[in-house]
Parts: sequence; structure tokens; C-alpha cells
Amino acid sequence: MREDDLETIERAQLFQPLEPQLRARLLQGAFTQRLPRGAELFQQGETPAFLHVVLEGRVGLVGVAADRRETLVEIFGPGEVLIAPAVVLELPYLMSARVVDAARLVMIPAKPFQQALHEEPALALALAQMLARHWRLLARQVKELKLKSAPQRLGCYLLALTPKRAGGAMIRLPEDRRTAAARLGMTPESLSRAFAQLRTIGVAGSGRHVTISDLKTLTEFCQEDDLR
Amino acid sequence: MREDDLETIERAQLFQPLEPQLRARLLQGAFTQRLPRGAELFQQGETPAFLHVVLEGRVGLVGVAADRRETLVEIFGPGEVLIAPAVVLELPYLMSARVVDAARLVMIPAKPFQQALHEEPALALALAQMLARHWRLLARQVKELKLKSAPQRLGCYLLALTPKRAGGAMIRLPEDRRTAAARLGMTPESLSRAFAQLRTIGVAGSGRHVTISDLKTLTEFCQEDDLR
DNA sequence: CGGCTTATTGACATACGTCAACTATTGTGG
DNA sequence: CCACAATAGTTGACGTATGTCAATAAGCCG
Repeated sequence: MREDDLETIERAQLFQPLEPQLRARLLQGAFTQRLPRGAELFQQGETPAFLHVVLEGRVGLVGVAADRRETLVEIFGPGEVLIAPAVVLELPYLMSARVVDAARLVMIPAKPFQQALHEEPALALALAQMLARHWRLLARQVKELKLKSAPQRLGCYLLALTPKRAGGAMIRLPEDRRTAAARLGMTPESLSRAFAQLRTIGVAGSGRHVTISDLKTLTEFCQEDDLR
Repeated sequence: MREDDLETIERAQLFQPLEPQLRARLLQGAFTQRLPRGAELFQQGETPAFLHVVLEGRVGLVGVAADRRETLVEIFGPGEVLIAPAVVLELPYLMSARVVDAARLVMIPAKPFQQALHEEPALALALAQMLARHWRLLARQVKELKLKSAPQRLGCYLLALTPKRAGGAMIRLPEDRRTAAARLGMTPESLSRAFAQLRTIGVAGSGRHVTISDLKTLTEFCQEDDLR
């Protein structure tokens, strides 16, 4: 494992609160893997063999229906852990994981990890906190899907990409538009139209580049509760 | 606290793996509360003061948009813990909690609970497992919202109410139809029409009583991956 | 430059929400 | 126990948001 890999892992919210020697113990038997866009790390229905930590690139969680239709549920980047719930519960994955941007990952064997979970209080606590954060990501998404229109969801997505809450902003989208559309639960066509609609309230975009003239106006349009 | 309350708490998945003396310690300073249908336990945006455990009745998690429109995200019954993520992270609730069926709850003060989380490995582990299960509930819901039609979501909901996977079934709905509709992300009118559509594949319902002539057929209609 | 993918736009289909009327069910007071 | 009100559920007519399909335009790369 490379030097800067360890740094990334240290920054990962799951590992950051741990003692260095515990981190080292977890990484016993772990290895890294480099995967191109489109690669599948695991498939929905499989039983976890590893806990995956993203070092570089981005990985999407893809839900698959019985008729093979798919949806992109969440995207995780460097420092994030992939679907800990399945690993913790030793249950089949509810989703597949597919590389969105060429990625490097740490694969931590599941069994020793589960073992450590029972023996290392700090790990269990850090994991609980990570799961709590991940729960909130999904909770927010369910609320958006059920309460907001496509243009509003796009607005929320743009707002999430800037730390500021007032004034203007310039953003670089972290993914191409078809990927963003999938993540937002709409077709690329609908995303295009959603952008067209936001243009009327000062959102200008071309390619991955987006400028927002007034964040306040957009926040209002999106009916955003600004709970982080 | 009543005798049978303790039994309910013992059955709660969060507390079941704990030593009796640890359970007792957590319940120091806890008290029970009885609330009628419609009561709000807490509101979205508030910072958690208690960890809530449902003893009796049912409590819904309600997401609220800035324009006051609401959606019912999940319903929890006896033995379930209400929104542990906010308590764990000491962050504002992302949703409100509203009593759906007259309920009795244990209110465990948040601070001592957070304290215990750092001191009691068994608690942190049990919590991680509970959060993992709750994450899967939401993950499944996101998949359904993004991949399935209203009648298919209704079908999944009905299937979730029976442990069987083949043959026929008779079900009693745990909530009235307007509540079920809200949970499923549709209007009562759409729920009615969804039932009408399922009638063509052998689902007969009247009031809270539903009979399914063939679970296989329904499972297929719903495009259900039968991952539990 | 030509050929690829990706984004946009338009025409149209459809699922679902909305509003209103009607019916069934439940609960309540005489 | 009935009468009636209140509530919950159903059905129909209609509007709107979003998906689908097809054509076009715009980037990107060999």
C-alpha cells in the first residue's frame, strides 16, 4: 500500500478517530485495487467479502430491479466507505457498486473487520457515526424524491455543491450530465429541461460549468430546509 | 416504568444484545410517555434531547419541506428506536416524528446515552447494527421510488406484510389507506387506483382486509428482488 | 476533418396529482 | 337503535410533470 493511500484512509471518517495501531490492524490482509469507469465492485444480491474504501475516483451505488432497469442511488468519493450495512449485518447487498470515475480502492476482508467490530469499541463507535451520516444522506434523498419536482431536486443538488448560502456562485459539476440525471432520479432530457427552467432564476450552465447569480433565490425556489 | 415495558425494551433490537445491568444503566433517568394519534414527538430542525423507543403503537417519520408540504417517510412500531442518527451525531433532526397509532414511548435522555455510547462497546455495536438495518430500509425505499410505479410499490408493500413467498395470503393492513398512501408516496386516490389495478392480478381488498390469490404473480408484477 | 458520444429540443404518451362528486363507513347523541 | 354527521374511500374528468422517441446540435478525439 502506498504512502498517500494511508493518508487518504486516515482522512476517511470511519478511520480517522481510530488509534494508528488499530488502523494498522484493520489493514492487515487488505489490499488496493485500481478499476476503470464502468467496473463493478460487487453486485446486488452478493454477500460481502470485503469492506471497500474509496481512495481515489468515485463509485456509484446502483439499484437494480428484477427487469434489469437500474437507478443510481448515491455516489461516494475518496475517504468514503462503500456499503458498510451489508458487511456489518452479513447480509446480501441491496445494491451494486459501479465505478463512475476511474477509482482506486482498499479492500478490507470482511471477516476480520466484523471480528474487530466486536473487539474494538472505537471502531464500533466510529462505524455507528458513519452509518448515522449515511442514513441522513438517504433520508434527505427520500424527502427530495417525494416532495420536490425535478427542477427543485436539481437546485438542491447545485446548492449542495457550494458551501455558501448567499450571493452568487460558480460550480464545477463533479459528474457528467447523464450521471447527474440518474443520481437525481430523472432522464437526461428532463435534466436538460430542469436546467432550462432554472435559467429563468439566474442559473446559467454549459457543460460541467454552472453559475448561480443568487443563491438565496435558488434556495427559495428549491424549498430547501437548510439542515445539514 | 411498568413490568411489560421492560420486556418490550428487552425485545428492542438495540437493547436485546446488552447486558441487563447496562440496559438498566441506560434507563436511568428515562421515563415513559403516552401520546395520542397526531401528537408530535419532535420537529424537524430541533436538536435531539431524547432517544425515543416505541413501546406500543406506531410513530411516523414525517419530512417537511419549506412550504410546509409533508411526506411520511417511514413508520416504526414497538421495539423500534426513532431517529438515532440525529442523537448519535448531535445534529438537528431531518424529520419530525408524529404518532400514527396512539403510542407509549420510552424517552431516554440524549446526553447520558451519548456518554454510554463512548463507554460501552456492546452499545456501540448494537447501535451500529440497528443503524445498518435502518439504512437498508431507506435504501430499499429509494430504489422503489425511483424504479417502480405506484401499483408496483403497493404490491411491494403488501408483499412485505407476509412472510410467505408462494401460494395465497390474507393480510390485515397495519394502517388506514390514507396513511399507507402517504408512506408509499402517492395520494389516496392513486392508492385506490393502484388497488383497482392489482385486482386484475388477483389482489382483492376491502378496508384493511386484503387477500392475495397468488404471491408469485404479485412478486413478478412488482419486479421484486426478494432481498431481505 | 469525420465519426463518435453527449446534450438539447420538439412532439407525443402516460402516470400521477387535483378537484369535485358520490358512496361507504364509522362514530355519536337523542 | 336509529338518525345523522363526520370521516374515509372511490370514481370520473381533467391538468401537469415527466418519460419516450426521434431529430438535431454540440463537443471531443482519433
